[in-house]
Order: sequence, then structure tokens, then C-alpha cells
Amino acid sequence: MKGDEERPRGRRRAGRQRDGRITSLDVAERAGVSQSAVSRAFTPGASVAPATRARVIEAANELGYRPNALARGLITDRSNLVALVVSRPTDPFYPPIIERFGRSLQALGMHPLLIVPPIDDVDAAIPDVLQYQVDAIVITAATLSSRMAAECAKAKRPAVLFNRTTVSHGLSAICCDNAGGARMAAHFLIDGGHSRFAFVAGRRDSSTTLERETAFVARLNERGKGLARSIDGAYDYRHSHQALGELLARPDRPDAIFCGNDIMGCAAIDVARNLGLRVPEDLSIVAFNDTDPASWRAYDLTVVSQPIEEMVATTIEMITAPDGLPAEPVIKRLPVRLVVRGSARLPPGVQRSSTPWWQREDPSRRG
Amino acid sequence: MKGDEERPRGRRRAGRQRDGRITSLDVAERAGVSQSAVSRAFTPGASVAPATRARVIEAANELGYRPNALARGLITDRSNLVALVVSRPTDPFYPPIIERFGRSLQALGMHPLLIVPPIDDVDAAIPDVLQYQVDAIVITAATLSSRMAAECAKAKRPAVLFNRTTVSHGLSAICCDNAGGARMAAHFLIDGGHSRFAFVAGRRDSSTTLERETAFVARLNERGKGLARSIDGAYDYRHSHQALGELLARPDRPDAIFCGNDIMGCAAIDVARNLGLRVPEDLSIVAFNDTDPASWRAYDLTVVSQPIEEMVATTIEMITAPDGLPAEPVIKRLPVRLVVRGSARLPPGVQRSSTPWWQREDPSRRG
DNA sequence: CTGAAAGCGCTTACAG
DNA sequence: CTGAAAGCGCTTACAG
Repeated sequence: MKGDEERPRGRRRAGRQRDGRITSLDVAERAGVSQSAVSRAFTPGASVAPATRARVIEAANELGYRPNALARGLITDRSNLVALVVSRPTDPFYPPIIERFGRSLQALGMHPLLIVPPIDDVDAAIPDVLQYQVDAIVITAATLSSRMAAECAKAKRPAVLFNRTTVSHGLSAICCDNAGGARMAAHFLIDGGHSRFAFVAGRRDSSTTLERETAFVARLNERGKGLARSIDGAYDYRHSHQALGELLARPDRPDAIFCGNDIMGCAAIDVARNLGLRVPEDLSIVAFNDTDPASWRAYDLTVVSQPIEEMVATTIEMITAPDGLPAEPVIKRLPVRLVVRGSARLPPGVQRSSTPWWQREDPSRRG
Repeated sequence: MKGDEERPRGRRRAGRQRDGRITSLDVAERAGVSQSAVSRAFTPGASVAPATRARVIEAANELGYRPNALARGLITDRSNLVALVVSRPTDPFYPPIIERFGRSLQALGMHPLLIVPPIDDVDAAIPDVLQYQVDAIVITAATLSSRMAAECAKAKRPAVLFNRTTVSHGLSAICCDNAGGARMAAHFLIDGGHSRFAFVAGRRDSSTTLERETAFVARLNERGKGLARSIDGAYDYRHSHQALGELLARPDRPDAIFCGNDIMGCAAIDVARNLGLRVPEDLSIVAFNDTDPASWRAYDLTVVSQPIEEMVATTIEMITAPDGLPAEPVIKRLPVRLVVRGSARLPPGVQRSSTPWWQREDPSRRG
């Protein structure tokens, strides 16, 4: 009966702490139930009487209560956070992907923790991310060292690569059929009657560049053609603009160019026009990706389009799979589509993929 | 001496739980110190002997230990998470902002929780965000209902608006000097000798559109001119392309257009060229914002450029201010800059802001 | 400078 | 279906 046991000996509740925070205990009190009951009322599938749940929800609404995701994450070891590592957020290929990840994860009750890693050093961002007990890590436009890949695995945080492939590190990856797209471009340009082919590479250290160039050249060779030149454009308008300026000023300039992305395709068109070349009469251009400017009337680029929606959906399926990632890393390759517009001569019998939107009665609207 | 008190009565440590997780207790054991010492070793400014800290750090490294950010956030009530609400992630104005927020927050040990709210309903995303006990909420390209603004305030989660202003809701805001930029455009176009002015609006429900149009018209009027027409472009290439097609086909078409953003400025140039109009000889175009395509050679747009770096820096200063947000909401307006390029006739004595990059020896490189 | 201990706000066996 | 209680992994007064 001594007061010793009733009187907590630690610090009293610090004023700073409870400061307006509404907890499950407050709700329990108001609803006249136990704190566990409140917790159950907010846990889908938990065993609570419907009437109890209703009382709890009502009290919670009156109080403006929401479960504390940090506390929940601490005890369940599931934060519902997914690290979204975006190395090149200003590359126009990524914003639609970021948007889709955002919306899709939110629909599942999860949230993207956005990480913009130092250029060429995704590794540096990983320890930070791991602290938040993220449920998964999605890495776009970059890859990880084997050491960091191992750290993620050890921490049981599934990591996948998006738009990159590196089997060697034991990471699964989601990407498009880069080689298939490059082959489509090769066929399209050969069938269009061209003879001098050039390739504008993105970053030389990216697997996408390698896959696209290799397949493009291979298919050219298979059909008895060769690649006249391969230049560097760094996925960037200005870099490629300069390199293309030199390329197209040469007397033996190509009559067909395949670009590693559409931004460099736009640059190619601008350079060509400035040199007085007509597109596609004097020069045909096909590029990878279909970001907004590619369909702008000034460019009207023929492109290899990646299935962004499916790629994101596949990624989310993989990282949320109940059994976790496959033990053996897999590479999911999704099919691409050639969108035929006006920047390359049409092979006989081939038509544009669709009527130009500016000739339609009801132009499809965009957000 | 009864064993009753030694033997915990609750559940035994669930196997699922500790599953490979390394905690401060593990580190403490290895370093031969108490768990509190480990915690202190990882808390900047905490009182630990340097030697102790070194021992702890060493043990932590050997074990691959990192403090659990969820547990830390739970007890400190600071998650080091900042909700970054991006309504229009695919608008090219925002990716550079996302990138800067990402890098700047990370430099401060914080991380952006990315939220892509339903179109026109940022409110819906807020309760979710509040669950994560974010330290602050930054809302771009949208605003909040008064009710939700109040919820954020009640939860002591400072919310600020970025690139929007709505004093009525009691939210502080960071934006650029929209009115000043619009006035610069007006002067520039009037001084350039134009006489028929048009405005292409972004979204009519945005404060930025309102501020830009109002100031543009006011300055026109002050100098004895009037706005011939104002059309809707929804900040979007296709929308504005169509609206501009109608506008420029009219016999009384304008000879000067001020666009609510640069994407619509690009559309204006494309439409003009397709109608055989020369830019800037027949039509001058000035637009707000300076995203990548604006400086592409095909467009070479004269623009009002927003100080993105400073706007982000100011935002971060506000949300991390030790004393919290100002009691009275403030609107921080940062100065804009007119970047004179080739899409509008130059007033007498005015020059381009700089030599076109494609005429320079060493073109400035971009990531 | 250090350790023992309370407590942050939850979830979840456990025992009715 | 429900409540009492342990425990998730930390931080931080408190008392040396």
C-alpha cells in the first residue's frame, strides 16, 4: 500500500511533449473503451464489434485523431514509406514517372520518400534511407554498388532498379525493351531508304545507352548496313546540340539519326533546320522516349515510346509482393511501341500512328 | 526474491520482430557502454566523452548500425520529414524545384515526403501527411481550404504555400514578384513599338494568373494602351496551341503576346510559324518562367525568370526557423529578372541579356 | 561524463 | 469481442 509503486519515478510528462497531441488514449477515454480497442478500430481486419468501431471512429473524428504513423511503423516494422531515388529529376522522362509512383503508392496507403542523390553516387543516399525503415527502394536512372545492394538486402529492404539493368549486383530491375526499340528504329530507317546512319548516345555509363546502341548496330549489320558515326549527347539538349552541329556540318553527314532520347532528337531537328536541312526530306530522325516536346508541332518526332504506366505498375507489384522479391534477381522488360510521326521518312506502306492532334476536331486535352 | 518480477509476463520477443534488426542495445553491448551512451554518441552536441563516442561509433560501424528514424521521431516529435505537395509534377517548372528541395533538405538531414494530391483537392492529402508527423508542409501550385489550414496549425505542422498566395487562409507564402514581372513585360513590349496586346492565361483559378494579368493590364493602361484580348491556355501546350490558333487567325490579331508560362510561349511561336508569321518581326512573345525549352534554339524565348534557388532557400528558412512560422502570415515575394532573348522585338537601346549559347566558344554545359 | 529508467504512441499476443 | 500489459527502439531528465 506504499505509494512508491503508484508514483512513477521517471520524468513527469514533459509539457513540450503532449502539447496538443491527440493519442489513442484520448480517443479511448472519450469513446469509453480501452486503448487497444481504438487501435483495433483503425486496423483493417482486426476483430472489433461494429458498434465499438463506430463509437471509436466517432470519438476520433470529434477529436481530430489520426494514428501516429511513426509509432505504428516502429512496432510493425513497416513504415509504408518507399524510397524513390531519382538521379535525374529534371530530365523530362522522369516527372511522369514520379507522378505515377506518387499516385499509385498513395492509393495503396504508402508514400514515396523522395531522394535526390548526389550525381553519380546513389550509394551515399542509402544509409539515410535505411534509417527510415522504408518498405522498399526504387532507384531510377542509376545503380548501386554491390556493397550497398548487400546492405539493403541485409536490412531486408527490397531494392529494385528502374530503367537500368545491372545483373551483376544482384538487383532486380524493371525497364523497357531497349534492344527491341532500337531494332524497330533500325528497320524503320532502313526501310525508309536511308543509307548513312548515326547514333547519338546518352550517357555512356548507362545500361540503356549500351543496350540501345548495341542493338541498333547489330540490326543495321544484319541488314547489310553499318553505323557511320556514334556521338555523345549526354541525354542533354545543349551537349547534343553542339555535337550534332559538328556531325551535320560534315560533307559525309548522315541521312538518318537515331537518338538515345527525344530531347536530343529535338536538338537534332533544331540543328538541321539551322543548317538549312529539311526534316525528314534531307535527314530523318528517330529517338527514344516520348516526353511532351516530342509531340510539339515544331518537332513532331517519331519515337520509341516506353510503357511508363506498366513499368511503374510492375515495379509496385514487385516491391509489394507478399513473398518479397524473387530470390534470384529478375529483369522485367516491357514492350515498347514505335510512334510514327513526321520526323522520319515513311517506309513504303507505313503510315503515321495517328492523325496529328492539331488537325483533329477535338484535340485530346492534357492536364 | 521471488522470480515473479524478473520474468516479463507479456509476450516473448516475437521472432518476426528482432529479425536481424540491429539496435542501440546491440551496439552498447559490443562497445561495453550503456544504451544511453550509444544514443548520445549519435546525438550531435550531447555530452559524451570523445573516447566513448569513438568506441560507440566503431562498434556501430562493425555492426552496421544506424539509429531508427521512426523511433527517434516518435520520441522527439520531429520526424525530419517535410511534406512536399506537388500538384503539377509534370509541369516543367516544378522538377527543378523538386530537385532543389530534395538536395537542400537532405543537406539539413531532412527528407521530402512527396505527395501528389488529387487534382484540385490538396485537402485530401493532408490527413495522410499529418500521420507522419512531418515537420512542415510545403504546397506547390495549389492551396488549402481554411479548414485544412487550421488542421495543420492545430497539429503544429507549419504549412506554407509555394508559388501561390492566399492570405485569406492564414497561410504564409513564398512566390515571385508576379506583378513586377508582368510590368516588365508590359514595358518591354510597349517600348518595342507594339500596339495590339494579348494575354494568354494559365489556370484561371490560380493566384499567379490573376496577379500576372492584373499587373500587365494595369501597366498597359497606365501607358495609354489596352489589352486587346485575353485567352485561356491552362499552362498547357495543347490547350494554348488551340486557343492561339484561333487568336492569330483573326484579322485583328495581336502583335504582342504575354504568356502566363513559357510552355504556352513555345506554343505561340509554333502557331505563329505555322501561320507564316515571323517571330519577332510580325509577332513578339514574352512569357513567364524559363524552363529548358524556352532556351532551345527553336524558341529562344524572352522570359520573366523566377529566382527558383532563392525561393526554395527562403522556404526552407521559413519552415526550419527555430521560432516557427511568423504568427501573422507573411508573403515573401522574390524579385524576378527579364531574360531578353530573340522572341520579342528589342526596344531601342536594349540588348539581349547574353550572347546566344550556340554562338559561344564554350557553351555552358548542363547536367 | 555516465547509467538506470521512464515514456513517446502505437500493435498484438494473451487470457478472458 | 475486449482489456491489461509488454514491447517496438529510441531520447532525455535525473541522480550520481
